[in-house]
Amino acid sequence: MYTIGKVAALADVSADTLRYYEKERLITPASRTAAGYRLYNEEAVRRIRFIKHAQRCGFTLSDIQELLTLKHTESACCEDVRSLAIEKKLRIEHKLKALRVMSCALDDLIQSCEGGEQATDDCSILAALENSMQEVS
Amino acid sequence: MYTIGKVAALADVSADTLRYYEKERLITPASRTAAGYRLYNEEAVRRIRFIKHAQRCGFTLSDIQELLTLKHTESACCEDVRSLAIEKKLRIEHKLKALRVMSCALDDLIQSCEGGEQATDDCSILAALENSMQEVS
DNA sequence: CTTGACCCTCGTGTGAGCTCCAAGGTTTAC
DNA sequence: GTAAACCTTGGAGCTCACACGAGGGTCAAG
Repeated sequence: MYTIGKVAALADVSADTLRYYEKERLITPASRTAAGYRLYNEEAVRRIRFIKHAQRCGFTLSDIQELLTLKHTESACCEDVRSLAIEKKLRIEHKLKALRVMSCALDDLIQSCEGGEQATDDCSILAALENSMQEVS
Repeated sequence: MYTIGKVAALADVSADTLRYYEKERLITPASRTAAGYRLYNEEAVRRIRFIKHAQRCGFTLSDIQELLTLKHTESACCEDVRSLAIEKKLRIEHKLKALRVMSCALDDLIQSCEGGEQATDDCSILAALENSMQEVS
């Protein structure tokens, strides 16, 4: 059994983060000492890693709570998990699309401008942003 | 001269948003009526459109404040504006990269799972998230 | 003269995921 | 025995770009 500092070091998160996860019902210490210190077991370490991996895949903490709930629900099936993953994938694709649009718009702005020491009155970037960006689209 | 509601409708933003922009020093009414009503001119409409276009390019409001400052600074040059755009572009590329990593990780998870009504104990997605995702990387 | 559509300021709430602080109690090492 | 290093709870703060509500003043039409 580990105290919060130990398990935090093992899983490479902060103790504050673990208390926060507990408040968000993502993780619970296996028990407490007489003095009220949280005590975690190996299962907790796996759970924290699960959370971290899921975060890297773009799942939010509330998504992850759903995933953990599914994991411990008898009636849940693989497809439930899969569809969460697919939904998440769609959202990420959506964000990607939005960012690509921004990236292209910026490219156009940057290319329209030669830089240099011209006064900003003549800056094609500022002009493009001010006018309806017609010539940039 | 327009009251806040009129100019908000013209530029397709809310009156609340305009008051917020004013607090953030992005825009100022040209004058006020005796009763304290804000009055805006045509310049304000252009300025709001500038802000909206810049947002669509990924600039934050504080970035935009910088842009607007440059625009009205004699000593500023085109290159100053251009470098802000380039910096923003780099940040967006960075975000894009992170999202692409997530997207691929999700693809791997989704493909590893056949879906169906298997119990979640055997779900390859949950397993991959729990173990160090070795077989997924 | 009243009704409804405006407008004002000020302050709070939202989501996400923490981080940090205060003011204490506990354990451990020397 | 005492100092350092841990732990506890509770709450505030942070970013970003607003939205919303309370409680009031103003203006135009009928």
